[in-house]
Amino acid sequence: MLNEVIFYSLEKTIKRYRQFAQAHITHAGIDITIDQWLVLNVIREAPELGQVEIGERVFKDQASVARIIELLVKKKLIVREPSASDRRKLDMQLTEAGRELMNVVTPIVQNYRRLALAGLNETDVDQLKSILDIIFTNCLSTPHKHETIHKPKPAGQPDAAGG
Amino acid sequence: MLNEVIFYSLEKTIKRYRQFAQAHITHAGIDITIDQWLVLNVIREAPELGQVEIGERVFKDQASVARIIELLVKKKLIVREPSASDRRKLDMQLTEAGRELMNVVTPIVQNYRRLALAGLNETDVDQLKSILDIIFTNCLSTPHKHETIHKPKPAGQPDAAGG
DNA sequence: TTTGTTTTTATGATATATCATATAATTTTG
DNA sequence: CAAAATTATATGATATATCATAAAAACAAA
Repeated sequence: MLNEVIFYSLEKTIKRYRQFAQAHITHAGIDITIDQWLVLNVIREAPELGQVEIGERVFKDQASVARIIELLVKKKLIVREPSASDRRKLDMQLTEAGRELMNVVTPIVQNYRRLALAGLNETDVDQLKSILDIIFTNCLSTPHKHETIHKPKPAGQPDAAGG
Repeated sequence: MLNEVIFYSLEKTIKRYRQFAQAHITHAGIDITIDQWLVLNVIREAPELGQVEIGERVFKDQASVARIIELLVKKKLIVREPSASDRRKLDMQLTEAGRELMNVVTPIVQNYRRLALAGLNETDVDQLKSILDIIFTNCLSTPHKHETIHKPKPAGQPDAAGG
């Protein structure tokens, strides 16, 4: 029954894809995670962005971005220095190692993305995107009262089904 | 061009869907994560399964399942006792609280799944599933030599691009 | 039966996600 | 300008993911 649910297919596919992607990076002897690469890529393209804005581009929250940036600094792929214009910020910049790593990883990423889409034409991908966008939009709404079958317990005894 | 973005759409959609799902559970005043609920559901349907098999059903590895099970025990949603047939195993069983929680959460899950698919007909969902299955299958292969632009470092000094 | 392999669970280390909060700096208000 | 609100980053706590490995039990092979 669970297997029939489309959301299981979604989870299954995205998890497999992540493993596939990471395997290609690791197989090439490169010591970086996909997530780190994503953030590094944004920093390269738009070094002026703050952590919140970086997060918006890679669908991560600010806290996750902060920790990934820390790792990028530890790995000497970027350097940070206090921003002159806003002392809360730290200006970031790819090191030579960071730029070289981008040069190595980018074609690998293009390659495994191509492999993952083998057998699909542009129409397929277009349809996939359309359907995903609909689901995404549906999931923007917040839960309403009338959608709730069981109310939160009113601090009294739990109802018949309550747990 | 779209191809480069489609995986972003996938990530974006699945992350939004997870937040949407968790929001509905939390909004109903229920203190459980989606992942915990998924594992609890499998235990209810097939209490004889081991952690590896549970993981296969919810796309998690054994270590993740082990830790989620620990939390379910701490939350008194399941009980464990040594198995008579195989002393490496622990027989699991939902507590009364666990069964009650399933009764409360199941309709909520059905509801938010329905909401997430609003505006999509059966054909759309079938197409989505077909395309995801193709991507999943593509991602089953392991990286090959000839797909590798840069070889792993031969234990000497890092190459020009290394890092 | 003894030895070696496999299976099952537990756990350490690290990375990421989420929520909440702390701290410092900037901006807005009065 | 001083107080209040906002913004940017850091970090603590908890949950999950992944990889590796340990420990115990079961199983297979000799």
